[in-house]
Amino acid sequence: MTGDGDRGDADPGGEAPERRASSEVISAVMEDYIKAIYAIERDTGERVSTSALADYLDVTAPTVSSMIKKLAERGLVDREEYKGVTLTDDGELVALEILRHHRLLESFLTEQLDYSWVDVHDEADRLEHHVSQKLSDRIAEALGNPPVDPHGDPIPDADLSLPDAGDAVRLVDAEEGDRVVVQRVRDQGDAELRYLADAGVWPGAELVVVDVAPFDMLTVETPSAEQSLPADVARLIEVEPATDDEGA
Amino acid sequence: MTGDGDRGDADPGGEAPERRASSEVISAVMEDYIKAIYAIERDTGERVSTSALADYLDVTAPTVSSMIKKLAERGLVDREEYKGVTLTDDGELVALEILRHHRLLESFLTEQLDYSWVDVHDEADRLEHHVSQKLSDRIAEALGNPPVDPHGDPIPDADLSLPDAGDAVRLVDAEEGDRVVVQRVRDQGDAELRYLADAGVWPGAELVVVDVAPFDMLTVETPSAEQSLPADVARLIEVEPATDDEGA
DNA sequence: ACATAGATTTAGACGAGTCAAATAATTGGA
DNA sequence: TCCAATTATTTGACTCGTCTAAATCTATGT
Ligand SMILES: [Mn+2]
Ligand SMILES: [Mn+2]
Ligand SMILES: [Mn+2]
Ligand SMILES: [Mn+2]
Repeated sequence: MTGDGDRGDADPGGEAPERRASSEVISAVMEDYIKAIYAIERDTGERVSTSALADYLDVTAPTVSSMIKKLAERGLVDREEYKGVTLTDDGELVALEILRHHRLLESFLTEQLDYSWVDVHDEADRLEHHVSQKLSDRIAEALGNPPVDPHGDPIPDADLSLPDAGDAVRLVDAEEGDRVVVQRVRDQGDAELRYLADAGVWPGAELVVVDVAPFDMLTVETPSAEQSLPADVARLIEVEPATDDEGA
Repeated sequence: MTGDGDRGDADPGGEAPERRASSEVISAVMEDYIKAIYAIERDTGERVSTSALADYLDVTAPTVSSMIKKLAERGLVDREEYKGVTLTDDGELVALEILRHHRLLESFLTEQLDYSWVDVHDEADRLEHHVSQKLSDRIAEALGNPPVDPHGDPIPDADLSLPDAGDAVRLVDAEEGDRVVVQRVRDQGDAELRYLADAGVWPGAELVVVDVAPFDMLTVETPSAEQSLPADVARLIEVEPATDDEGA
């Protein structure tokens, strides 16, 4: 006999750990839409269009159209026909909760389970919807309540307030000769992250900007080598001036 | 800017980490049915009836009827009309894989995140479907490849073979005066587990059987007190003779 | 001012997973 | 042996998340 005794839990559309402002049931799919809206809104500063969401989530426009209608009914987004959506305060809370789960999971995977910071995203992206508040909090505790995840993204605290990032500068805007420390590597394709990891560019790394802007390229010197980065990539890397006490 | 950049991942019925014998897509719901079939089959030694599954999963008989048809088509169960199902070898592999995830998660939660063994089940029951092979293996490694989970249930190894349990005896079959160590507490309701935890009965605990069978009750002495347990509960506890070297 | 390109929504369909009601098979008593 | 009670299956319907094709709205440029 070896039955585990998984007492009744067929859960197609329903049993996730929910404890938010408005206690409606929010599916994993809805959570992903909300996260996407949050990200695009932060990124562009504008209302999020149907097509932007469709692109981001790799889904067709009609699918988005019907989903945002549902989100609007649930009070999670403000929707204006033909004008896209914005998150409501409730919606933003949902986004922050998922983001907290996501980033804590990423931190946990790198710090306790020896994952590389380039590999954590997909795993966290699945688990974020199924982790309870309690588990998130335990992870945070075990990690000493880290303020940022392995990419340098800020982690909302237990009450979902987001510590505001220091005054970071985009690497692409740095000047020749600047000595900087990487604060944050904004999310991008797997290949790009892997390239950066190989190049020695990751949160915490110290760089010297060697050469700027020939043909949309920027060259930096890492402790081990000199690297050229496309401006598109350098735009997604945030740095601060090296303060000269983060030696080895 | 604080977008996480969760690149496109709306995943309603689809993107779980799958790498099994027959590479069909197996949903979380299907996984739960398979786990249930495995548990009931182990438990009763007989073909699993539609109604047994319906009871176990808290779902109606027609729902089970259609689902087992699908599982049969996928080659995961042998179905005989009106006679219930058995797992095929493929189905058993799926069950063992999920069981591995489940039990490793339970172990991890208790050992690294300070969960009580009575609280781990629900969390593991959700996460088991969303954990990758890689993550399971990392957890196993971090834990030193434990042979059993916090309830004493054996954990299938990476190749999904199940270490066979020692020759355990049900506590209900012990005799007066026996000094035993609890090996395993079979799954049961939350309330029962909590009761046992309060009573000082958990895997590893040493008990002396004080009194047996008056009115379906059995009385044991724990290090701290004397406890009476209903036979129904004692039937689900497995023990081995104390070998006299598991002192403090 | 208005035609048209482009974005958005509507309409209709589908697979998954579920249910209630109706029907059919099995089984164990009489 | 045969019938009633139990169990299982079929049928038809519903929700969720998705799609394609068609209709409709918005915005742009002349
Ligand atoms: Mn996700
Ligand atoms: Mn991140
Ligand atoms: Mn489960
Ligand atoms: Mn267990």
